[in-house]
Amino acid sequence: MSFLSVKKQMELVRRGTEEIIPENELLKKLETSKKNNKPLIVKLGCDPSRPDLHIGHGVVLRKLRHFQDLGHQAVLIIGDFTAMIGDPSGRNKTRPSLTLDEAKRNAESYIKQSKVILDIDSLKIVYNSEWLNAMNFSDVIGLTSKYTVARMLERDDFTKRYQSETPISLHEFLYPLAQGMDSVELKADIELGGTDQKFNLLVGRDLQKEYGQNPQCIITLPLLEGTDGVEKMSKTYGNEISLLDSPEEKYGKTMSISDDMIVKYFRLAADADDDKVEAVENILADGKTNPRDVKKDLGKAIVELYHGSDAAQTAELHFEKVIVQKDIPDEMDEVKLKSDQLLVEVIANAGLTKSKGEARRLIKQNAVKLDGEICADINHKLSVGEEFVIKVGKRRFIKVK
RNA sequence: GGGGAGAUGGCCGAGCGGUCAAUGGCAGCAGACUGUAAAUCUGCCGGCGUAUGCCUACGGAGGUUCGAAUCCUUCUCUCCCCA
Repeated sequence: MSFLSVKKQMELVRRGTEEIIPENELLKKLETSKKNNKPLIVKLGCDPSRPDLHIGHGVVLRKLRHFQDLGHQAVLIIGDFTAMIGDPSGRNKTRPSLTLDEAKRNAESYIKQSKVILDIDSLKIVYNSEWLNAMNFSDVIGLTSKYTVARMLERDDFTKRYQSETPISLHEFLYPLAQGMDSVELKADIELGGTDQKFNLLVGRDLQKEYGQNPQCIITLPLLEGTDGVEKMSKTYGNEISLLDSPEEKYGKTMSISDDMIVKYFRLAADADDDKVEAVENILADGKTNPRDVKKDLGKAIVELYHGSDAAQTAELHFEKVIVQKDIPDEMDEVKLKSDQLLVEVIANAGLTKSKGEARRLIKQNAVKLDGEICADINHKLSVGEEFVIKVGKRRFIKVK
């Protein structure tokens, strides 16, 4: 295959990135690659400490996909070994570490989910336990001798934790080194990561130099804030739009982001090109259009990206009906009553609330409706044979038969 | 090795013998308002019970006491200072 011109390639590569370090080296690599018709090795490490991916992960996976589209060799490194360390990047706490087995299981789910973004056929998948697990203690000592404590402490989260007197375990220093070894092992040309990965990526560069390799360029991508618009998207904060979310959920969650996140979401979550982003900026700036309508566009674009345009259409209709017109959805889970039961019990048993106490509270707060009628009686009983749609809060529904 | 401080609900952080299911703040949930949101206001915010109430919970284990998150012993963990 022949590569696009370096200029063209750079257009796509630059899209949505935060930093390219150093850019001139990347240009050189692209030129050489084109001249020799040899794809660059583009590395992305994934942390299989959690099985679920969200559209925040999608940002960097999408960038890897861009490189695939340009004809380069994408390599997904499953950090099964490093998961045993638990990367503390961007956190103020030590992360729980996983066993190799747990990591492997999560990784499988991870790969399955990445398929919606990556071209799985041309993707090279490797597990870093393969080489890291093979290192012995003297290898590790040799590796650690290449970095100093002062440099390690430069890393933002280490600095913070050190200053705020929260514990830092020694083994956490090994994480960046281990990740760097991955680059050495792969002879990576480029490594991708979120901005919180910058330090680790740079360590990879340094280590490659130590091992006499041509050091990788690093490309960082902005971290996508979650639906709250403040915290980085993460399951921990409960602000994520998961890849496994249904089209309806993805659409609905997108609609709930704050207005000032719209442009960023277009760029990072909907993979919009510069023209589209500019168009959106203009529309928002002129003040004539209701931002809600722009957000509807966004919601559809995101759902379309992951589920196709039919699903996007359906998701929008569903939203209009359920949320805007406060109607009930066409489809919902059903439960069958075996005997007369308290409403409270039915709600809690169906999992609409965590406990009966919560169900009671919601009823008292006028948040529960039976067939559209507010039910404020916590002693309300449902009889067998009656058919009801129970609505709890704004978006929890169940049909009782 | 020596000395000091500390461990409280999802998080931060008060409490320092009874009135503590534990002040505040954040997060979350619901209602009102909206553009679906954000902001704002109001309510809720361990479990079970309609409820007086009961159970579980202030790092772990013992103990003192009529009564302990609060006192004592011990264990585990963390931080700081000195060497």
